[in-house]
Amino acid sequence: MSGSSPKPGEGVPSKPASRRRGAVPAASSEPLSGRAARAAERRQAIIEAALEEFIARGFTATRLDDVAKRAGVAKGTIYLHFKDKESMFEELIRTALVPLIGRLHTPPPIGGSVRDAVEGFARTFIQEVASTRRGDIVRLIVAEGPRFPAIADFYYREVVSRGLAAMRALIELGVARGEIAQKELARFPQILVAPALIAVIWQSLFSRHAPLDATEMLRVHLDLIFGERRTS
Amino acid sequence: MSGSSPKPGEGVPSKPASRRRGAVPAASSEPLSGRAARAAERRQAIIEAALEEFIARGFTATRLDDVAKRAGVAKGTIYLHFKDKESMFEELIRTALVPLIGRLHTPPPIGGSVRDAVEGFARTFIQEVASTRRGDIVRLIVAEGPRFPAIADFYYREVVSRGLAAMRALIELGVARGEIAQKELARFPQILVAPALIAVIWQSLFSRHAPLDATEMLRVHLDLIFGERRTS
DNA sequence: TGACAATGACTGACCGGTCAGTCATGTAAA
DNA sequence: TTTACATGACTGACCGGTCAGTCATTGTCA
Repeated sequence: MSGSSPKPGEGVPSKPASRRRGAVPAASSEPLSGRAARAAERRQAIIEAALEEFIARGFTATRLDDVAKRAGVAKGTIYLHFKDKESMFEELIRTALVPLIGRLHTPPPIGGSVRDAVEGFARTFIQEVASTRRGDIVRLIVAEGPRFPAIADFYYREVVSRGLAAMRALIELGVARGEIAQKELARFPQILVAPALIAVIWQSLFSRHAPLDATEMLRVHLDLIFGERRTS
Repeated sequence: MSGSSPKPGEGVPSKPASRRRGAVPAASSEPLSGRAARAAERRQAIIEAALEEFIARGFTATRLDDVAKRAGVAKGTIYLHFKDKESMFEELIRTALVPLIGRLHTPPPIGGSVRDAVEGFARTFIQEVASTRRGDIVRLIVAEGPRFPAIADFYYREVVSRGLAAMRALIELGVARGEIAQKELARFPQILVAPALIAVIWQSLFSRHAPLDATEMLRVHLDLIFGERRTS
């Protein structure tokens, strides 16, 4: 091969180990003294660095030396926070998914039209997932899932099944209210979600060949399900 | 982690180096003598073994020792057929995609209704991709694509762009004939294909949690696009 | 046809680089 | 000082890639 995979120590090393040991606690927010606090800071740095590396290289190809360097930490420090590479990976994914899971609990969808509710979901999704690093996590799960059944299980339980259940409820409501014509859609909420997933995958694989306007695509898709919108 | 990834030397070792050197050419078809023919046979064995391993483990985690063992061949033999691991991977994917690409050329879709044409596509897809090892290849591309731009490019050029173009043409025809109400669909043929892709991914990640009837899902999706079918 | 030589597919022990994980040593907070 | 945290040199297993040697097959000549 010639111009393939990104090189090891690239990307922003985040903090090249700035603010060395003996720094003053400083004014208020940033440095933060107290052992526990500092430790938590480091742990966070490690998590972010590791996620970055895992996304860029996948599990096996990621070197903990690189993670350490990017986090501005010695390799040994990683092992103060995680048992080993594998459990670090699993814990990482779990952590990264928590906010997503939070979202799935929040709005018991009533009030306006079902379409508005779904549109809200879609907008949130694009903002929070498709255009964030979180989208890459989804791709990472697709990539490593088969080798990490524990991850796949967790993802299914916490995200997929909940998400689909929510969508199914929404669809049934839409059918009941006459907003959705196709009754059978409730049997396959996946159809409702599919384009969103595609958008994420497209983003990381083909966006440089042919950029995809996810927002527009999702709008067209909703028009397909709910019928054309009256007002443009 | 505990019960994860499959073990190295599993699966059928194909031929544990059976039919040793001095065997007779046998009756007619199977063994096949002649140096070139034997070599081709081995190459094929290597390709199949490698594909299997790559699918199960991903690029980096795959050991060429295992590929060799599975193919019933010495490791050195691999290097008689491929320059190195990377080019082997690329060549493999390309090879595996050829039949798929062939499909995309074949039927310039006319004759019956557009829906029938699309349904044909869907059926073919389920038979040839979703339920075959070929589906795993798609997942493999999603997984390794970012690290192998050459693969992603190839896949986009040879499969994605052609496939989408074909779908777009079909959609436009459908719109012109009044089979498809939603005119904007032609702008995003991805929507038409999305559930199929989801089915493939679902298959390899979640099928053991919740099996998915891909055929039914695709039917519902087509009903959504073309309107409910008259006769059941 | 039989004997011998040339060929090159195939082998697998080996080498060298890489990287997950360890631990003796250093440092600063308590 | 004591204690808990942090470091990074180090170890050893692992794996991609090599290559000298083997031997069935093919070609050649008598």
